[in-house]
Amino acid sequence: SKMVQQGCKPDVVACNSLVSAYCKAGQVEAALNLLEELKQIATSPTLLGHECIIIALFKVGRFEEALKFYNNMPENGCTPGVYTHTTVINELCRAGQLDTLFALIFRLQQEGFIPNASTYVAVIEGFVKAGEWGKAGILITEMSRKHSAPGPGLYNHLMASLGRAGELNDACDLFRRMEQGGLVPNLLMYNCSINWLVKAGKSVEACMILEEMEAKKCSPDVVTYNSLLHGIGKTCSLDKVQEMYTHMATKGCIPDAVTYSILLDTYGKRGRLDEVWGLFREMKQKGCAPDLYTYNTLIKSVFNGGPSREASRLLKTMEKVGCPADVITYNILIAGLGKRGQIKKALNLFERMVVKGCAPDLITHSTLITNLGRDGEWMSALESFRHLQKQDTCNDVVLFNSMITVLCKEGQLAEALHMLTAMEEKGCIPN
RNA sequence: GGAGAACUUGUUGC
Repeated sequence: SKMVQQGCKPDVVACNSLVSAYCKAGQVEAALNLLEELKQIATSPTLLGHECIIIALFKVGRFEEALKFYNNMPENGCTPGVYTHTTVINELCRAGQLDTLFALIFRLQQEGFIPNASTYVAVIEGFVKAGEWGKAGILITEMSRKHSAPGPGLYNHLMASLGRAGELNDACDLFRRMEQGGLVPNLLMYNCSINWLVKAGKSVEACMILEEMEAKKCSPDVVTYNSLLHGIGKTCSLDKVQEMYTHMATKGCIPDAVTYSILLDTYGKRGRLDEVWGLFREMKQKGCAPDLYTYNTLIKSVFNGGPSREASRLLKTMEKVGCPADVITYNILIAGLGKRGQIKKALNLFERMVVKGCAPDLITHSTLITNLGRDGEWMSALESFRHLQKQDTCNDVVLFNSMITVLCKEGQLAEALHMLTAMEEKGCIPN
């Protein structure tokens, strides 16, 4: 506004940047309005601006609008490019809307669209997700003919997405196929593989990969060990955690802040506060600086198992060392206070966080709703929920779930059922 | 010189 007032007309880049900023902040509505306004007072945002809006619409789950916007682009004087198509393909794939995805791919083929390597990756990912191995294989071949051979990047991307989807058998297939194709797995790929196994709760198998790495002379790094420690901590005894921690040291791998956060979390979740404080001391002794993750993890552990003054003390330390509390810190404390039944205190803290300029997020709001429910305040909970619903950002399963749980506990079944319908209408899929 | 997608490890809500 200042620019326009002073007669300095924003150019295309400025306009696109502004649209991008609103999109990144999750304010799609504002971004859409901006599109019109900019056309009047400055320059119409171009391709980049439009792409930002598509991504933002997808991110908040407004698929139909995103697609409509994408399809209407030519009429709005903005022809989609490779980047745009690839984005849409990626998003459709992520959303599991495979029918729409394949229809789009078919249409693009008809129109003679020329994909780039990233497009291939996205499309292959779609086929892989649909279990269409044959088509995926054909595309991999086609891609290697038209572009460079599928490098570790492509395989890694595909395996990561399979792993994320929990399709471990397919991911292993792909891994084998890659090795048969003569590609030697590198550290990054091993780390990725360990990571999907860990995410799937298979830490024993993950440890087998470590053995394979050691056998093949591919040295694990701190990321490898961190993933393993995380996995072992989730599924095995603390002895096994200790064993891996020692193993890592014997191999000369220096633990970093991530390592310590993982350890603090695992020991904290099991209520082993002595070990938690011991590890925290050790890390500082060894000259490893705690970061936000470390402090947050520590605060959570300490707050769950001990008096609240320890947590307040940590909060002050954080400020002192230049690592001030963030949303997650406040979320941890608000949830912790709620669990102790100190709902009023939690609300005060919420106010303090806002005053301090820390913007609450979805998790803050669902925590507050759950907290209000603990006090039987379902009306206030519903009120804040309705307030939130005016924004795009309310499209979150857990937020709906929290509200529904509160309503059900208070016997407000009609409202709860209404909520279920509302979320479906919003395109938020109940879990 | 400034804006855009997917791409390995840790913390928070039902």
